[in-house]
Amino acid sequence: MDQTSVLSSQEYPYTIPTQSECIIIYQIDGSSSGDGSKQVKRRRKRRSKGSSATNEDDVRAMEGMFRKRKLTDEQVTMLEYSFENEHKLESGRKEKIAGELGLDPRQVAVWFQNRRARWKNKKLEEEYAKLKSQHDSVVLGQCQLESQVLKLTEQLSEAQNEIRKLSERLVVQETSTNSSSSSLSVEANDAPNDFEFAPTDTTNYNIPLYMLDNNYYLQNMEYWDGLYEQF
DNA sequence: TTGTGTTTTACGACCTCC
DNA sequence: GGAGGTCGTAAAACACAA
Repeated sequence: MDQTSVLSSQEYPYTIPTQSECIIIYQIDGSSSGDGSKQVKRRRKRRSKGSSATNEDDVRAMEGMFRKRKLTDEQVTMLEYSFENEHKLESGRKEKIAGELGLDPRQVAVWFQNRRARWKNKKLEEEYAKLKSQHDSVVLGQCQLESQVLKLTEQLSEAQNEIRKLSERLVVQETSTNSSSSSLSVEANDAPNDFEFAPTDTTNYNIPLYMLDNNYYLQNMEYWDGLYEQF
């Protein structure tokens, strides 16, 4: 037998082993169980060639069980090589490979089925790892952005406080310099402690003020925002 | 040596295609 | 309806730590 004919010499450089030490016995169950010839054909027993009838394997085979036979390294290597070329297994190719590897065509078919399943699992794992990596990088970016938002929020809060303080001083200065007689009946005793001059008249400026704890405040920041933009 | 986890081989059930 | 596919699973074979 041409030992490289299964996969062609250019496809596979190794020597294909001769007939396996294992013989496969097909014990086709001809009884009509109603599950079709395919199912019937699958009922088969296998035993090792070198084992005797007293061997435990054979005893179990006699009992309708079989021992799984691990494929040789050479067989697996060649099946792998064949699988690399084509994942699907049409009938003619299966028979050819089986014949040259000394395997049951059913074994070749099963091997390809299992190999496809392993290949699919591997692909899924790779895809999962890839997606997980992308997800992790997105999460990291999100954390960085959230941290940045936090810092900017703090800066904004500080800036608003600063603006508020400046606005208070400005109001006090403007009201004290433009009016010596207050129409806003604010007593000197009501002046904020930390201001040099208490506001005496806001009518000319239409400044929305309120007093709390002896301090005058802008009622909202909108006034200051507009004033600030004028600068 | 043995218990345990993983891999490999094999099968049944079910599905699709021709 | 048959052939060959996937999917889930059983069980043998194997690897390895304790």
